[in-house]
Amino acid sequence: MTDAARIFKALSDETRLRILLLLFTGELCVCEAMAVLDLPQSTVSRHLAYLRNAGWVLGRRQGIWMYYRLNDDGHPLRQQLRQVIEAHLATTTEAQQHLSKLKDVRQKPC
Amino acid sequence: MTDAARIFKALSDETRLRILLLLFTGELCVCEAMAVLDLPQSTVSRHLAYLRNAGWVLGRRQGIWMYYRLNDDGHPLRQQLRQVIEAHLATTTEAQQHLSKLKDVRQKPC
DNA sequence: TGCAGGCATCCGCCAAGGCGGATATATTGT
DNA sequence: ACAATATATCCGCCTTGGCGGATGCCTGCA
Repeated sequence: MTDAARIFKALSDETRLRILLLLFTGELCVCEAMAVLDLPQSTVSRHLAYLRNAGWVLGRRQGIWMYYRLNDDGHPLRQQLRQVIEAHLATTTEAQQHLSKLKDVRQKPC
Repeated sequence: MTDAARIFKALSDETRLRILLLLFTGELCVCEAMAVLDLPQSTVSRHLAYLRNAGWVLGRRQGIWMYYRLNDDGHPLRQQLRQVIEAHLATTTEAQQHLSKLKDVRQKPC
């Protein structure tokens, strides 16, 4: 029960939901998220750390960059929640805009 | 997106999850929740108000009692989340204990 | 009309957590 | 060794929200 509350708490912030929607499509580094969401670096980094502590994501350092990805082998509750979130939020125009902006951002290096 | 965050936020507290699990089985008044969860009246009432503001439940006054029930005709996200919560939490021994205690509580009047 | 029971809300207190600028750390290239 | 870049963490500030006792409101009954 405590686990569940912690898992849901990670979803209780708009910015984190946005970040998760990006991560549903694959790995992401902090600077990409900054560019897409137009947020300062400390804010993005803090939310990613929160998602990591809640078990939602894993980090991997590659050179200068930290790449974050979904923690797929985790709690079954998270897996089902991912489905629900994708079904209800990924089709949003806002989410679509973020994804297309992510494509743009990837064109040019960080 | 703001809606979604608010809906998840309501699930980010253990007590509220417990209350929702009780409500999944039907209407409930404050005094019943107090007895089952062994919490002071102000705490239960506050969490129910929170759930109401988040759109999760509806209240109905009948005489002295306030009966709360799930808001089933609401946001589709809530409906799917209910399924997920039931699947992952309703089978918990803790949830079972609360439900059996609820039966006991209903035997004697408030 | 007055009392009792059920509930909502207020209160003070405190911890969690959001923000963004500033600073520290780590890695890479020169 | 040093500079540059990406990231993590620290900082002060402020809002949200948890708690439970106290208080006030509403309803039904005598």
